Amino acid sequence: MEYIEAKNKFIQAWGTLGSSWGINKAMAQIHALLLISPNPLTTEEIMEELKISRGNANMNIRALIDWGIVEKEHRIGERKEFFSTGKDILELARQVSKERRKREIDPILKVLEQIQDVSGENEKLSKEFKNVTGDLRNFTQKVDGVIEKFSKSDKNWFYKLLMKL
Amino acid sequence: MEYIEAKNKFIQAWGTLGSSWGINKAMAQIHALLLISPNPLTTEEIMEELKISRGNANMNIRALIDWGIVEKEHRIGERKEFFSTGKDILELARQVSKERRKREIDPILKVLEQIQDVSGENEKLSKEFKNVTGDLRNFTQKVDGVIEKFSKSDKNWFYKLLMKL
DNA sequence: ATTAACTTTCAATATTTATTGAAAGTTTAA
DNA sequence: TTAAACTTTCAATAAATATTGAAAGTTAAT
Repeated sequence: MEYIEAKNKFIQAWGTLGSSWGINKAMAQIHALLLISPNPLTTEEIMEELKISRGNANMNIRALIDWGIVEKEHRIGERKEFFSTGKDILELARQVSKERRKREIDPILKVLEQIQDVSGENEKLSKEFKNVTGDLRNFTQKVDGVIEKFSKSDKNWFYKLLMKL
Repeated sequence: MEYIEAKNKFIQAWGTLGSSWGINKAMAQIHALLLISPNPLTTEEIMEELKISRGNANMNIRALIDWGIVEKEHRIGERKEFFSTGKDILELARQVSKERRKREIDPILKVLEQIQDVSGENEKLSKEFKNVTGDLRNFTQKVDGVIEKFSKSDKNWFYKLLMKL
């Protein structure tokens, strides 16, 4: 397969995967592009390569920086900013899971805790409700623990875990 | 907190969580409702409770059945179908991860394999490309293995894993 | 075979989310 | 300090996604 074709296929696929995981297409595609690029790219180059507008490129680059998976680089004598992403996939996975934990697991745990002390005239309903939300909270906390461990771990932790399985 | 309030809060929160995980709001809310309901519900009851249309309810109930996390029940002498979902959270997590593995991990692995034999005049680009996509494939396969093991495992597997950590 | 009770479908519509591009803001070399 | 080179913002617009509801389809008791 030709390089250009392979590259486009990859960017495309990564974008699609991103979409079904709550990462928007442009963001996932910018990330894909930076992943396979051997050198840092400017906003201009990213716009050009992905055929997206300046605003779109800018916003999503900033989002990726926010997520801690893209870094900017200044070069002396150059006004432009150059962007790159780490090529260590495990590190990337750690950053992403850390981010999602904060944004998604924390809020749902908060709700599950809030609703734990439900009271109602209907005994059966209240009991069922407490059972289910309690289980859910328990499970979520456990998963949360694993993700936290993963996102804070040294590089080998996950591989060691995989080896055990 | 009153039962009604707690229930609505839960359905709401579960819907929001679903949205950021590629499960649409109605689908997640129907699931939440069935989770906390002590008895199976009809389409009618679901529509009423969540204030959604017949078509919407029907389509999402079918999707949940497709995903293997909701079951229908016929009752003799009754024309209506009753729906329920298992209350075992771990089992639910297994079903969901199985489904997503099939729908999302398989396709991306396929692409990563396809593009592995890239050829191009530019040595540096091709090499970087192969490195990154190769790593990605490797990592994805490992994660895939874990998810598969999880989704096929007996109930205790995951708890045992958690205990180890 | 009929029909009432239900389920499914799908084109129209509404809602949500992403994208654009032009204007405003900022930085830095001279 | 200026002004060219760049970055950021955001209201308008487009695109994607979800929802409705009415009509068509199906089923099962009589």
